[in-house]
Amino acid sequence: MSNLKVYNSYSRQKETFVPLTAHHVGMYVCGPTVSGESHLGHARGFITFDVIYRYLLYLGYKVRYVRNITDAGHFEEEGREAEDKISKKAVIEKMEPMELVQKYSNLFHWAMKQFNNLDPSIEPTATGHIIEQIEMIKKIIAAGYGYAVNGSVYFDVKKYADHYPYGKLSGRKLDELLETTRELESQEEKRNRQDFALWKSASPGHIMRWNSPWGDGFPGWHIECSAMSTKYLGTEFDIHGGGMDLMFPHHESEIAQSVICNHHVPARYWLHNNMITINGKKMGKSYNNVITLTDMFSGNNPLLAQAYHPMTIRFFILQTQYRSTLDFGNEALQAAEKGLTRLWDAYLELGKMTSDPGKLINPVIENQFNSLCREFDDFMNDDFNTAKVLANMFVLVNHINSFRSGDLEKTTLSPETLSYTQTQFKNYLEDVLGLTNRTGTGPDRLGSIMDLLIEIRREARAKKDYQTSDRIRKQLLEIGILLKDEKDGRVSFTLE
RNA sequence: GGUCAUGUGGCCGAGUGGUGAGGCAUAGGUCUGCAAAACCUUAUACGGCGGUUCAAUUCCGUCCAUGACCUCCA
Repeated sequence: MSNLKVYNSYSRQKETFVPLTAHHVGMYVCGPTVSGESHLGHARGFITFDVIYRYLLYLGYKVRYVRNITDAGHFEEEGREAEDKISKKAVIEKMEPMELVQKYSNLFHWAMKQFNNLDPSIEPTATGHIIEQIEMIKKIIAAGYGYAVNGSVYFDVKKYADHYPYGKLSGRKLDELLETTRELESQEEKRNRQDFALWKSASPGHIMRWNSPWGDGFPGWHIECSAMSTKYLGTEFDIHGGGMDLMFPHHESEIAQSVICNHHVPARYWLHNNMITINGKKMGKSYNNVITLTDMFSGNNPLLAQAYHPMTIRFFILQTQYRSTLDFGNEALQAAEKGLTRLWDAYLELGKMTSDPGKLINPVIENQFNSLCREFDDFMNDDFNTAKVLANMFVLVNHINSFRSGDLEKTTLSPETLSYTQTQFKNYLEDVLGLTNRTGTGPDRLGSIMDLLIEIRREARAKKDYQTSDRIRKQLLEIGILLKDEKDGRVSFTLE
């Protein structure tokens, strides 16, 4: 049994994580709506839950990680002409809705790969589960909590709130909602303003439509997650994740639907990642401050000073706790870029380190290494505090470099400590945090060429032919390769 | 307007009732043919005002500011 504690939005406190079934975890995370390109904000959520998934695996759990693809589209705005997002955009781009879905699904998957996110165990689509959604709506109606009007079906929130704690997750009270819910045209169909749609009748021109007991239409925007999470994880599962902005009404509605159908709040632990902000404002379409992931990778956006490698972005995101907001800024991204390079270089150095029997073992340093590494576990167990793990790593980076060219030159690590450090670094840096070498793998051929150039330069320098040696370094720099003369006489290089 | 968050040094950010997380930047130094890297040193940071306390950035109150949700939203 691990000592993992997670912050549960549902109880508003950190709780010890105890899975429903020993050694197994069921986790559902709200996935992307593939009506457009994912942006930096989306990436944060998916990277956050990827690390959570990875950590659960690292702890030895068998995890079923379900992340949906929303491809059925929801209505643009309740009460306006029922027009789902996906079909609307398709008309603009003159594409079939499913063509659009395919395009953005592919792009999404490509971006997830760039970030080194693991694939979920199951990635169900909303359109592939229309039947399950209809069945669920039928059950809700049969239970007396749904009602059909003009081909649409609504959830009776007021009735639900009379019997169950509606609004517990988001901290909302029905009375307040009554006062603040906006006046919208189609409200007259609903019994109460705060009722939400389970099924929407499709107007004749609507492209995406399915037959149902209530006529042609499409599912409401909360029912898909309820239907798919129930299907693949059961009526009650362990973790439900998503962005904080989904708490209300999305997750609140999911809870209501599941309580009626399955007699359970669907998940025991509700985890929510915070937003990425840009100049203090949430990144989002409505604010017109979106930086898409392809923009991030290419630097092609007025807000970007340069392109950023996916790993830089991943590292940037993991340097903060997932429940805090994270403010975008070029300066911060550039800092992350440099920090990651230093971290990775030291990690490679650590891999090459050996315990030197001829040198002294410093007990203070031994202790530091051991406790800093051991704390990785504690920090992750404390609601996935990746920021603190990385902070400890950097303290170790400093020491690792010191063994080579600093204060610790005359000392060594014991074989046990060295091996433990190497293992912990590998496990956490690569497996849990999911970071990879930015320069990519296998610079083998390049390595050979570099060896040659380095050798020529070495000979030139030996002859004090600095004109040649500088020319080699200068011209390599021009094509993005930086040579470094290490203190111990070796020459290393890094790719920009 | 309602509800809930947040406010940390040039930037991004951890965190804690009492010993200055960490990254980047800055300044000085070591090393070096030069450069880079690395290492050493380098900040009297916790929105304002009260209160509790031996002690508050950390708890409480209040004010100010910003943001999120209340509508699609990671």
